[in-house]
Amino acid sequence: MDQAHMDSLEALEREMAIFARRLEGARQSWRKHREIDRSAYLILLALHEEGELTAGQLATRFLLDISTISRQIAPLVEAGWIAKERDEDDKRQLRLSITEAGVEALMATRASRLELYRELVGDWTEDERRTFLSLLRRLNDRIRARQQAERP
Amino acid sequence: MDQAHMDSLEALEREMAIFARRLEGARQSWRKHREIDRSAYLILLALHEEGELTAGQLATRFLLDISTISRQIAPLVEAGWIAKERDEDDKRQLRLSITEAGVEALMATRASRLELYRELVGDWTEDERRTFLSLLRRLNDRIRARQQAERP
DNA sequence: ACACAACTATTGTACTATACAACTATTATG
DNA sequence: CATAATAGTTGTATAGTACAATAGTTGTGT
Repeated sequence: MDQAHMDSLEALEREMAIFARRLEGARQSWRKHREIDRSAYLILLALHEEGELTAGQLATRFLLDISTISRQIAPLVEAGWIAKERDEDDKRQLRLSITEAGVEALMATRASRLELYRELVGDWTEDERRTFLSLLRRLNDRIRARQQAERP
Repeated sequence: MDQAHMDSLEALEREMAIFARRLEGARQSWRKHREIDRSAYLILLALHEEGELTAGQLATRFLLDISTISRQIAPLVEAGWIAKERDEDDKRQLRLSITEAGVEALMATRASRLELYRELVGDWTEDERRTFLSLLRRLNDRIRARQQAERP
């Protein structure tokens, strides 16, 4: 089980398990620094880029149960970062949109996250970052497709 | 905010947020398939490779609170996958070691995880996998160093 | 040698993220 | 129009984590 003799699949499998653990650590420290959490960040980002979305559309986009989205939305509405109105044409649906304050919160968190990534990969070459990014995207897409297939 | 014009840092920052979300999804689906969870996997792996370790050593290794390790260990002892003895020289400490059954459970999970990674990156070129692995390792080490600095 | 400090692990409590199930309100369909 | 489907909310459960309080053990200074 010597690292030098592991094939790339085995090594990757292990490194990913470690990475997953690191990400949970990051979440904890994130919370301590009172930044908005990842789910809020992704929701605000989606609303900022796409405009109005319903809770169901967010759930589909993130492959989350709508009940989870419903709970993630609540504090964002409370904080005044997203506006929540019923759709007039179909009164079951919500029309969620980001507010001015929401955009500000998003930008602040974005800046802080960028700062973090500057610390983590700022000294990589541009080529290394691009390579890693493109492979990570492929992996993300694969995992997404797999999870989508699992929960139809 | 057009993807083609984002610099690599911004794009990476976002892709990582998405990736973190995917990993949580993976954890859920993992649980459904009744595999052992990541923490158990990493603990068994560590004991398998290092031999006897104490709870504190595991906590240090994973940058987790010892109370968390204590709780993660309990079901593994219960399942008969790890043996737990008090150290005779220092009776405060535990001597944790993997059992035969533990090795079997570890190998089964390892095989199943390898299968998953084969699905995810099996069609990448060997070079792509190695490149991704080596960059991921660098990132992991960086994040680890950062987390270590935060909680001394 | 003994009191007190330091250390290792466990247990109590709390919080986040998540899913599933039960429910409400609304819309679509046979 | 009655029933089925859909969107969202709320109740309940579970995992993973941290921090605080505690118990038992070991180390240290006078």
